[in-house]
Amino acid sequence: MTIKPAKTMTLSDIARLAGVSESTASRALRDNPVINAQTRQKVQQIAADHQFKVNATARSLRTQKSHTIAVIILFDAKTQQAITDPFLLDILGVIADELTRQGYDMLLSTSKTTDKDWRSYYFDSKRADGLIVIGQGEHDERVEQLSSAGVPFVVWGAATGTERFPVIGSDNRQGAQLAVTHLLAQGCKRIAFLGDIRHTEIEMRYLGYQDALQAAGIKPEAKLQLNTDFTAQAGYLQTQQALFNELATLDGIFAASDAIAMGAMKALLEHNIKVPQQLALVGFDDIAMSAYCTPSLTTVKQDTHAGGKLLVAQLLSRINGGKAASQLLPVKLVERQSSLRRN
Amino acid sequence: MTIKPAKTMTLSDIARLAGVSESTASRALRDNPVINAQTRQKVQQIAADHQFKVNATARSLRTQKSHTIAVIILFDAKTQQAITDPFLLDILGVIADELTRQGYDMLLSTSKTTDKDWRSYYFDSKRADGLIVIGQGEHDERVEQLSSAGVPFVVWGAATGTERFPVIGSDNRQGAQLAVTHLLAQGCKRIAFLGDIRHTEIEMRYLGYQDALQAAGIKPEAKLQLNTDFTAQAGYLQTQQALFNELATLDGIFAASDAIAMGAMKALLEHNIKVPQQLALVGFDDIAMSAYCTPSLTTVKQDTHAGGKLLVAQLLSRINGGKAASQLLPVKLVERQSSLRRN
DNA sequence: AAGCATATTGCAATCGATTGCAATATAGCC
DNA sequence: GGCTATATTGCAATCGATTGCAATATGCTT
Repeated sequence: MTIKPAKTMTLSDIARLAGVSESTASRALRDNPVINAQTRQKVQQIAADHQFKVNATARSLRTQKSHTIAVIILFDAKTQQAITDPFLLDILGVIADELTRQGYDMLLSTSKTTDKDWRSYYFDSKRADGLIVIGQGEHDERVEQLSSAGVPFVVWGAATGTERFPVIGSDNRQGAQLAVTHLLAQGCKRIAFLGDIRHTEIEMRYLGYQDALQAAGIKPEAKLQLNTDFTAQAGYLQTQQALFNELATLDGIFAASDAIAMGAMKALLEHNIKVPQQLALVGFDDIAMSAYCTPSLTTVKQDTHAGGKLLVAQLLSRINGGKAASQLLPVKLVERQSSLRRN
Repeated sequence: MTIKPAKTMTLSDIARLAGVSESTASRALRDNPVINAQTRQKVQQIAADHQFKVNATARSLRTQKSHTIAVIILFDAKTQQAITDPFLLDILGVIADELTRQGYDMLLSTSKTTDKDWRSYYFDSKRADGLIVIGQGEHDERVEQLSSAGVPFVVWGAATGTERFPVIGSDNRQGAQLAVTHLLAQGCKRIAFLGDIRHTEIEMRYLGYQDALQAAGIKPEAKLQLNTDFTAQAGYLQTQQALFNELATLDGIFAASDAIAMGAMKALLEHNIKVPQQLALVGFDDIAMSAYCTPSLTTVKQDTHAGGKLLVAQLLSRINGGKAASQLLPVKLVERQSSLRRN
């Protein structure tokens, strides 16, 4: 009875080589103390010598656990924000690495093409033990269904404290307040808000914008809030538009993302508006490029590292019988050239 | 005999509801013509009514196919290029969507944390049917091992025509030639190359740089090739350095990526060097931000859409018994402000 | 040596879908 | 009706790892 050379080794082969049963080999590989230490060591050594890996599908079928987490990037169908925003690549990398460290595989898909029924596709068919949704879009029905189904999932988005499912995200309101307070401190009197408030995250940022203005005794003007998609192009076009309207007295812009801010900056520079002397600009995200555009962009930094780790921790806690709670992450204003006027 | 309400439905439940055996239900669900059309329709309707999904782990175990493709982002351990480069997010999205359309799930991991033995981890343990590696790094041993193992995989990188495994990537040499020829046409006489030629992709770009110079009767100077990591920061620092050295007579820069180019641009502008009048600049990638920095960046556009689809098509061909071949994708020069001098 | 408590191991069943092959049903022809 | 060819269906085995529980081994005490 030789090992079949062209076939992948199974636990059965390892057991035979070790002179034990498959059940003992299985327990030994998993370091189960029920098995004698010597036997454990022997089986583990043989497995290592043969670079043996347990058949993951067989294990999953038996244990009813896939040890896989699905990550879905939630598309705003109208724009391509989710897929082009460098911020997302950061957080995705952290999640992938953290899941690997915790012994999980990560499935990735976008809401653009994935099956409509996430519960059925991922949970009922045992593809994943849990779900991480990146983004909230405009109150997506699919996320609501997950909540109703009671399956384990967490969302990266705007934690408002009112959701019926765990949302983890930066303190958008606080970040916006910091940004606008900073612009006011630089002497700005009339500040526009570029961002689509139909998204909860952006809505929170707008609240923070209003908070800062009101704290300074300034009444927020509705006409200064300009719905802007999440692209540099949208920022560029919207700023062009604003410069042609009665908004010509603007001296500050708070953009809801760095991409929007960069587009806005381009439009300003094309009109020979000196940034920040004539018009100061702040973005949100602190993407890698923000430090390297000219002028460098003042922005609100989100801690993607902490965010990614927390998403994973909360989800695994939930999967392992614990709780998963919404949580707000602190933000930080990063001051750069685009807003720093001479004092 | 009622359906257990708290348990996920199995094929067995569907079969009972349809009044057929599990084997017939299975074949009917898969639309096997061996089963009578009426029976097929009946089973499929019942399954749809119950939003039934086959247990993927059971199916995988029986069929020996996971219908899952693993994508590994290959890190250059020294830099964070792979994970921060917006170009990669583009291609990742295309791969994810295309795999979903072909009925496959996509696993994502980074070479930073994933198991060292990809054959064993992904193939032997039946986690994936195939592998897509994004990036080649510096002749990674893990990729060589995959090749020796004869498992199905494809690589996004620099197709040189000499590899023993399928590599798909843009025509780097041609792209660089286009870029440098353009700079020469703008009147540049002395052009630096910013990029790390220890990476095959960048090496090919350097060859194209040399091709263009030689075609113009200019002898390439080794000192004008400056190894630069894939970050805007590295581009910035390296350009600062170059400006302090005997390279002060530079009038052109070809950067091996847009990120590097943007960092270089920042350094130039900080030294009040007018771009492109005094020094013209071209990057590579055409990331979303390239059109929106100031001045907008001339760059070589890689077709990430075609690339992603081709990676998937070639890999699935291989998995289904066909062949997977290396292929070069065409590139295109996108002329913008950073290199266009007045004529 | 016998009895008891504990350690160690192995048998057999299970997970849920799929598929080879035999059994049965159906249709058509003589 | 009998025979043949084809269509349809179901039984039983399989995939490979895990685990409950019974069987066996070991160690200690009397």
